[in-house]
Amino acid sequence: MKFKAQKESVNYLFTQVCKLRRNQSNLLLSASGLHAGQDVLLYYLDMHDGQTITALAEKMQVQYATISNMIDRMEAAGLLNKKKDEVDKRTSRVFLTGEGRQCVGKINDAWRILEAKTLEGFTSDEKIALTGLLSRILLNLKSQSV
Amino acid sequence: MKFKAQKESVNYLFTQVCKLRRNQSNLLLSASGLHAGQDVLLYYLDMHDGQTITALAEKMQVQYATISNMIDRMEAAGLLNKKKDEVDKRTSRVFLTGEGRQCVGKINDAWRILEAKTLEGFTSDEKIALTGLLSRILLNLKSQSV
DNA sequence: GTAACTTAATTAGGCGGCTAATTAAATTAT
DNA sequence: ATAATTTAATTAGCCGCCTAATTAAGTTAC
Repeated sequence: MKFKAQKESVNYLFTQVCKLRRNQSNLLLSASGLHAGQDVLLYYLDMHDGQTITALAEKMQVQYATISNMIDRMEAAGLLNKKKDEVDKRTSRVFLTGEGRQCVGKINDAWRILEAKTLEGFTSDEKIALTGLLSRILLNLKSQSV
Repeated sequence: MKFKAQKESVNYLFTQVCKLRRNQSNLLLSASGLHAGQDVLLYYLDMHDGQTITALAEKMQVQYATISNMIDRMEAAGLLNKKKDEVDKRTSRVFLTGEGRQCVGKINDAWRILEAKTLEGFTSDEKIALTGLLSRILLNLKSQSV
């Protein structure tokens, strides 16, 4: 049968949840002038300042080109600086500016709010169950099969 | 504490799952020359041919502008046709072409494969639990609070 | 030491998605 | 009937993300 019970499929639910999460995320971050995705980059820079594009791309599981463009935009926005490495002149290292560092706190708040909204009304057990199921899905999707 | 256990947060898990799902989806659909998102539009057209941009946007929960551009691209790709409504000349109605109709079957396959990969190793009970949790998250995210 | 290869980034171009502004047609009110 | 308002789409311009092609700088091999 074609498209049986599509509305109840996990596929459909994930698609909707992903879209809503992205919108909510954009809404929460827009107060700091950020776009969804940029928060993750700032988070990783806050963890370890002065990383290369390659290192950031690998941590964020995103293409180099994506980060490269993103960094240029965020540098223009005054959130970070890009400096050529003196030893290996192929690589650049990215550093948070004061403004970028200020955003980190707001990102933390935004993430907390989104997490709370997502899990509103969930018991501890349910949260644990959800985390377990999502972790397994993550592994499934990462696997090479098919 | 800042960013406590970020890697285990539901936030992080969803972000990863969403990204992987999008990539997998693109991979599966690329065989039919489609991009993730276009499948949903074709699905709704297959359900009911000749819908307006507004109707499609509302079903897909997406902005009019998004659909408008998407339809132009997909019309150029030969997947559908846009025809001005004779009664209300503000509206256009969108119809599947033969090629577009052929894609629908492949989309169905792609969705089945993605669903299977996502839920690999899940028992029926676990699937039910997951569906329940995701449905509640969907409601939470749709609600106006904060 | 020069040629071949690898690595790090960037550029170009495309797609879905969004917001804001605009155009065009239909409807309502006066 | 004309003016004001609402509705349907489109356009312009951004963003994250992707792929493919290119540039520039190190390495390695001969």
